[in-house]
Amino acid sequence: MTQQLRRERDRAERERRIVAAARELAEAEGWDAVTTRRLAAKIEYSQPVLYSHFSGKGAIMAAAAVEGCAELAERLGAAAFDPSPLAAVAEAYVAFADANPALYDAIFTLATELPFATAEAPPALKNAFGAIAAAVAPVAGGDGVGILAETFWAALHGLVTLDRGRRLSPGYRAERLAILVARFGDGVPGPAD
Amino acid sequence: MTQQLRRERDRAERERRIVAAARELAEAEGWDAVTTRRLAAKIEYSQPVLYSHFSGKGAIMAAAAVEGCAELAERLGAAAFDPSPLAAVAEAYVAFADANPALYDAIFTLATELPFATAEAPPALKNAFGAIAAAVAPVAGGDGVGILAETFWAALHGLVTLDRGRRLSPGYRAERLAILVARFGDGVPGPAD
DNA sequence: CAGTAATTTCTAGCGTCGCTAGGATTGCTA
DNA sequence: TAGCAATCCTAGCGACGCTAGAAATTACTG
Repeated sequence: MTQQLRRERDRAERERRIVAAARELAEAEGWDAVTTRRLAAKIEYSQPVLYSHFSGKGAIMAAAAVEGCAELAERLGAAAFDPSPLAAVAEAYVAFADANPALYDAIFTLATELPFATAEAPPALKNAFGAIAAAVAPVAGGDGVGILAETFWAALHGLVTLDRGRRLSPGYRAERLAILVARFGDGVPGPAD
Repeated sequence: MTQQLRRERDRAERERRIVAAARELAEAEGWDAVTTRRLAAKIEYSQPVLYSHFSGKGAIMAAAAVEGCAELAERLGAAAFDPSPLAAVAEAYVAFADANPALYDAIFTLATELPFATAEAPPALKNAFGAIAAAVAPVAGGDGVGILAETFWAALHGLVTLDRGRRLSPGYRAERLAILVARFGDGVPGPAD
């Protein structure tokens, strides 16, 4: 009985270690370096063990992405209570992407298996989106909050991805972010209090 | 003599066919389906021939991306003369991405070998960016046109990529685009003094 | 026209990838 | 302690990007 429990606990622990190893490796050398063989070596098991936990490499990346969603939601949720929520959320967003580039890619670029704007979307992801929605709500004007939040989020995502791909002129990240926040309504001194 | 010229012309033609085959295959089945073996079969030559034209698969994708830049620049340049250049450029941009999804990915997501915001950036790419800059110039206000253009471009890019990855609620593409254009154009009063 | 040199192209293969089948090993039950 | 499950590993499959060296083709010479 208790042995059965111990086995299940050990299995769960090993599953955690797989995802952690994938994240470490991805953050250190990029997702291309995350191979099933290297993952297996890192957790000190053989390759097929991975497939007793996940359906494949894609599922491991998706699991890492879900973890990332939760962490991103945490940061955004905290920022949403800032006096200037739009600017705070924007900064928290790019800071997260900057600190966890591989994880960010796993969430938004790779991990096509991950359901997003559907009923089966991970709760963590909905929380992250809710934080953005809360931040844009005060400046919604006549626009729907949900659609506006998606638009603002997409703009942030574009800045992050193009910047990382060296598609934008270096050294102007803060300026671009300030422009975006200003155009969407916050940051300009005015509606406060 | 002329034979030498003919050989060079044939070689150039074959190179064009390689890139065309890559684009066709990518647009039909995605870039993952573009393998060197399938490319070789499509142009009816053996695999190593590809490497006498390009340094590798990445270079072939980069060549396709440069072609795509030129076509994108053409569409954006035409839209920049519209009475409402901001909206016209935005629509032309998403229309291009919608009509050539694989090519769009080659330009902006893959093709990391492609130099962008540097001196060696392809002229076609600079033209495309110039069209965006021209479109945002009238609504620049106190912002620098170049930085503003990058920000607007990034926002468009974010909408395109998140939408394609099913990260956004379906059926609201036009609304999101309208919001973006409004916030960047009408939302801010005229040129600052 | 024949023979050789140079170029082009192909066959075959290397190492690695994600993934899986089937046998060996372990631990539990009786 | 014998039998049975669950667990795990060795070995291998097909496909990938890419490359070395042989074969075939072309071009140039005597």
